[in-house]
Amino acid sequence: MSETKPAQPNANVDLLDDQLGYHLRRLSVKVMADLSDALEPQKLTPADASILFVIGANAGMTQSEVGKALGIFRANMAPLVGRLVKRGFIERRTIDGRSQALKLTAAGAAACRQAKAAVREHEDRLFGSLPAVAKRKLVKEIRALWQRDDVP
Amino acid sequence: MSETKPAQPNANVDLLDDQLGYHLRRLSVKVMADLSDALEPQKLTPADASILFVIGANAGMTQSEVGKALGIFRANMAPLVGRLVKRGFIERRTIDGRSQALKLTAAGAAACRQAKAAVREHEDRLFGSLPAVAKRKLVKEIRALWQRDDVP
DNA sequence: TATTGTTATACTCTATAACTATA
DNA sequence: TATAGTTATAGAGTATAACAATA
Repeated sequence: MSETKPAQPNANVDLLDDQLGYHLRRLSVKVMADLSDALEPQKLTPADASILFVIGANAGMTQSEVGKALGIFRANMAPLVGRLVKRGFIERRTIDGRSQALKLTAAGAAACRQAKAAVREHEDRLFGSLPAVAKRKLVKEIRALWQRDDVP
Repeated sequence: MSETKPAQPNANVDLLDDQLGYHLRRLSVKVMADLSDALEPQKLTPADASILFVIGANAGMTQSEVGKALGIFRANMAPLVGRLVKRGFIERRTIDGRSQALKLTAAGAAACRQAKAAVREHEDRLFGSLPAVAKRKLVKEIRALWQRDDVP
């Protein structure tokens, strides 16, 4: 038997309903699922796409720097970047014996552009109903909450 | 070598910085990590705790109903509930040949109370700096975004 | 036929430890 | 000693398919 998506809540989730963390999680899951679908035609995961975006905007960054910018551990960057190199989207240039600068190839730049279009469409599909001002305010609030370093 | 948490972004993440979905994801990851730590003393995962909360507030719900309320697939509920039954936190009562009503045992109710205290403390640690009014507004906005059913 | 619970399986993402080699 | 990249490994969460038992 196949199964449809878990339905809307029709039950009392008690204390959870007042929890910002709970609702952030539920929304984030929905957003990531839609984003995965949006990138599926390109066979890119959300992590793949975010790496292309960062390298595209910062040619010459090292793998570690890209990981830091995105909150991805060094150990997890290795296979992600490795796949993108193997697919011909990223080129490595040796800086010194241990560091390598990353940049997009022509194919990578094209994939990056296409992914950006898909992401914009996805973002608009999910959040297009929000007035631009309200969305910018939300972005600012959410960003401030995760970028604070006073709470680990 | 051990490794510390990926640092704050100091690089241009380009289009990502305007994306609500990106910031929701970053914040959600941070929140879930802190919540996991908060529940670790009880050896409960966030999913475990959410199940205890829902059953605690809705004694007699079936496993499927709990899953629907939380957005957890039936197939994934089985091992989650199974573990909580094995630990003596949940009791099953047969409704008919295929459904079973769930309720908390005394130990489960105690664990639920303790988890609620941990969750409140965690939520306050992360979001306590927000004025109550602002937090309620955020909760309302985020909840509305994921509960909409006009966009899959 | 549809529903409940289950098992098996797969993939993404996050995370830690440990290794190599370079600096 | 510290850093960059890598490998191996683990765990949580999400997801699909398929099965048995039951309604």
